[in-house]
Amino acid sequence: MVATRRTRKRKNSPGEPSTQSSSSSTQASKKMKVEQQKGQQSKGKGKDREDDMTEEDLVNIQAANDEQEDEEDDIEEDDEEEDDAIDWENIQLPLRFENQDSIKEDIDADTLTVYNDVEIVMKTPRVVLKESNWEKAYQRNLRQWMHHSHVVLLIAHYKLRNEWCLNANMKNVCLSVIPDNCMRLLAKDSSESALKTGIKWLVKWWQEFFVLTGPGLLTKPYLEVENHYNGFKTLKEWIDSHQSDQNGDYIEDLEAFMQLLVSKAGTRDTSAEVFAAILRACGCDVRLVASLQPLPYKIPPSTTSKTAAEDPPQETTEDSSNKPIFKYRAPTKAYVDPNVQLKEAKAKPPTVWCEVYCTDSKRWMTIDPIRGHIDKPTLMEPATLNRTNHISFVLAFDNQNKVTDVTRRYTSNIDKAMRLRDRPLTRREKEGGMKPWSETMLARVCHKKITERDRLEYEEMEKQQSRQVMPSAIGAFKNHPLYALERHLLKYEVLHPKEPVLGSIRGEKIYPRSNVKTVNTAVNFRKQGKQIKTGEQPIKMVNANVFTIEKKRLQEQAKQDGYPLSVACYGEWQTEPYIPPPVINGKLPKNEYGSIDLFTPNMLPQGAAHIPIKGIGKLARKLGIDYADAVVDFDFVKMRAVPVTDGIIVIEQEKWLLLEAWDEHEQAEAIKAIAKQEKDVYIRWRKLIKSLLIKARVDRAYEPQNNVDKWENFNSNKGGEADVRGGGFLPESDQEDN
DNA sequence: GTGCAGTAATCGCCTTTGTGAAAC
DNA sequence: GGTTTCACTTTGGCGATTACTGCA
Repeated sequence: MVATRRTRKRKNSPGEPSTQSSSSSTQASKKMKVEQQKGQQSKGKGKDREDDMTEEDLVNIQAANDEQEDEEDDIEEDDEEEDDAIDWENIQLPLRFENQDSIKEDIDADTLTVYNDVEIVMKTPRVVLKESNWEKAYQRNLRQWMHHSHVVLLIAHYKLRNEWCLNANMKNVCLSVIPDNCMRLLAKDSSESALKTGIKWLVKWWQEFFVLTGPGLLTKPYLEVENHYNGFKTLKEWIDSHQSDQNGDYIEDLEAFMQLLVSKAGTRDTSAEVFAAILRACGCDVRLVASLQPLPYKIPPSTTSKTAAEDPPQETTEDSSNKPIFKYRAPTKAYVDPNVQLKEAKAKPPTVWCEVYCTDSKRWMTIDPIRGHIDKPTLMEPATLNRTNHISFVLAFDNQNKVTDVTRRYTSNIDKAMRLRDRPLTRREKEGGMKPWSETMLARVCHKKITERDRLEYEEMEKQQSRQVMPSAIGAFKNHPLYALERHLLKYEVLHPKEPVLGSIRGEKIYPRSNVKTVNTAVNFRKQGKQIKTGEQPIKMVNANVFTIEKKRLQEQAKQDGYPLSVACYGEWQTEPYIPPPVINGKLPKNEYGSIDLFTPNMLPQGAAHIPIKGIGKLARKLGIDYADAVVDFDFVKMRAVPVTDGIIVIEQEKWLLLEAWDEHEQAEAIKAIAKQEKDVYIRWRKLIKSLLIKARVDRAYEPQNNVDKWENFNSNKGGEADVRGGGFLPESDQEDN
């Protein structure tokens, strides 16, 4: 849409558009009106252009305020002066101007472009401000909260499903469909081989009996879920969409669950769940095992999400109806029946399966009723590159609906599983004794009564975890609990001592992890109440962290001098407890700032005493007692380190004198406070009594009976002049006073 | 198929001795 | 007018970690 606009070029910078804050939109429309009217007046040059007046101009005219007329006169004068500068040109208008109803609404939201003195509301891209740290932290917390909530809800979900599998009616329905021969095989004897044979037949029958419609619950990238949820306005809308989604694994109630068994079709998850009920109906001790697929708590790097969005879906059976069509969705990938694909022996592992307890071997056997694997727990671990199935929480729900964490049985990388469970605690959180959320949550969810069976299972999983052989890939040495390579040492880590060498990989020596030691700067050790032994040489030099303005200056200086600003690091074995200089001749050993560092109690100088009372320094000064502020920590404000003090340090002999004086001072302060309080009480009472007296006087003057009488007096005087002074409304006494 | 270097993104750690205005 | 208290502030660089790509 192109419109011809009357514009006036600025004398100093012709044709150069400038912008103005959108908050001035009202003013803008007023000016627009003025401009339009000027256009009508200046017929010589503007007449032929008037016909080209756009809809927005008309709207802006309507929106103009009459109060602007005074301003208009002033502008008219200017207009005459600048008439020669008027110019016309064609400009491209945004499409939305075609709908004039929307203009008013949009005016505030859009950017005003001042083109000379004609202001055009244009749809311009907003300036994307850098996300603040607060916003980032909020989003991070939100993601974490969603992750936690999702884990809890998934546990509740599987507890409910397991409860359905335990239901007596469900058992009856199961018994009505199980072939007799399978029942007979399972009831034969309790040996492991007999149990396996029985289950094998049952699984074979089940694979043919139950038709798979989709994969069930899978992990979805955070951004995909966020977009998905944003698409619904209400919770009901969302629930409705899931009820109609065949792969969403939504089952309304137990009846619907039983109906799926009767109709012989459902998702992969449902199949495994119903199979647990089938096994229970056959008299087996069964656990329903679920590998929870919660919403991740962290967003992967954008490259990840980008490629994830462009890659073909991992599970070809996933519903694609609501997804955008990408280039790759060409006929290269033909539709594969989930009932065929998911049941293949080499198919990707499911997220729900079963465990059957064998009383003979006293252990739990893994049953994958989907792919038909029996007692093969290692096959339940998804590939590292599988984006829709991650192992973090593998929970088993038994026939009493008790929960057991069996993750270690199903993953070769328990560290990764732990990382996926929860955000790692920060150093401060660990120091503060905080426990990971998942640990606390599982302690509440999992059953606490440990039986002999549980103990054996725990030991078996422990053994499995400790069976770790020396890695054959360099990358696998990173964070390995037993072995370490020099290349993977962190900034504040060294190998001490550099022996024994346990082996080598591609020419690199392998050291025991126990030889990896953390080092620290002398300043950091001082904060721990330690000092570097005399004559010790730094074991490592690291780049200094530049945080404070002073450090920044030093760094700049170092840069100019042509060397990096580095700092010496020492190992713990190179330190000894810090011994502060003692009090000599009653003189406190203050530092250059007039304070004493007291990061740990052992930093208190011999012969001195610490009094951790706020404000006591003032009293000490009053009494002429020498003291130093006790610096216990640092705060960092505006790129500056600010010492945090906790009371004062005085020489030991003066401690009690000062404390006695402090007691007296406190008592005197208390007496003062009581006196002040009493005074305040008297003032309040006085105020209250005065208020009550005034109220009583007002009530007396305006009480209803009095008012009726006065109103009657007023009406009787209607013919003549009313007593404006109040017609006697004021009490007589007051009138007299007046 | 596997290992590895490089890359990009996220996120937490580190930092070590003020300042100005308002209230008292 | 001197002293004390309080609010100010979410910086910014770096390293660890992770997941991916591309190459050997």
